[in-house]
Amino acid sequence: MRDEKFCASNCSFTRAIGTVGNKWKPIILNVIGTRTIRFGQLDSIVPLISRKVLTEQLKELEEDGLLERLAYKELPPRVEYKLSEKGLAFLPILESIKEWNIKYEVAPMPGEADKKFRINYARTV
Amino acid sequence: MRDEKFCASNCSFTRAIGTVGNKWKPIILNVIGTRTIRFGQLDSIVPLISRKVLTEQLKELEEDGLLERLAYKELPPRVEYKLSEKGLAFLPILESIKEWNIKYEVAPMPGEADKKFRINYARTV
DNA sequence: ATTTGTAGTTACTCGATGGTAACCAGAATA
DNA sequence: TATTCTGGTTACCATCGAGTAACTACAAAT
Repeated sequence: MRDEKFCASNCSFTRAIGTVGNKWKPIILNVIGTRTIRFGQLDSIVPLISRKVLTEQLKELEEDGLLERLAYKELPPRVEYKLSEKGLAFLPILESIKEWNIKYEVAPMPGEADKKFRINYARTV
Repeated sequence: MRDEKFCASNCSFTRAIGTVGNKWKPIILNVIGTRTIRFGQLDSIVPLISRKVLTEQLKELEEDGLLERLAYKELPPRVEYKLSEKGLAFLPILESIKEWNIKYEVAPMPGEADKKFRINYARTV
């Protein structure tokens, strides 16, 4: 899910998009936020994600230094995830995306195409 | 390339990621910036994108209200794109992603795995 | 002795994604 | 007359992404 061509670009912005510019990573980072969370919790909180994809995304986020993984040598296993300094520094960006969408999102009313009748569902969180 | 399930979510943030959370849209928005630009220019400036995908992305950005498309009835045709108010309001977010990456990106040196020898290529733009 | 629980991994499969090349209009140019 | 120019669209095909189900380890509980 990381874009290797983008990550190999000589443009810093393109590399950034290559690492976090997919649909799952912003969602996962936002769900984790400032807390420490276990794999199973993430699996049940993040909507519609499969274990396989979640595992992949978490591994990449760790490799890219946004996430810290702490595995306890217990049985049954326990693994905790939390954002690194780099990951925490990304949270304000997610916040500004939220604010941007709340301000500008316009949803069409069901069955009504005319723009005059469009309403703003932005506050629906 | 838009994620329809995300766009149908009742969470504003998830919907936002559903519309701009892919690899091409941030790149395209960043390339356009504050200027007016023609299709052919975008096709040659945006690295590695195909006409087909570029067309799709531009269409979605227009549908989502980030982009304005102005087609002149000439032959050969001329079409100009520029960001809408909503699109322009997204640019500061892209800027903060750039700054974030410049501050935190760490690239491994080729052939050297030891973290002690990693250097920061962040200023390479 | 069997089930439960966690955090994954693996193999298999199907649908979506994305690239390529060909094609379009119709005026201007050679 | 043939070619060029622009901004696409279409069909075709290979690749990729992602979902599902089964499987792992081992301790504790039933």
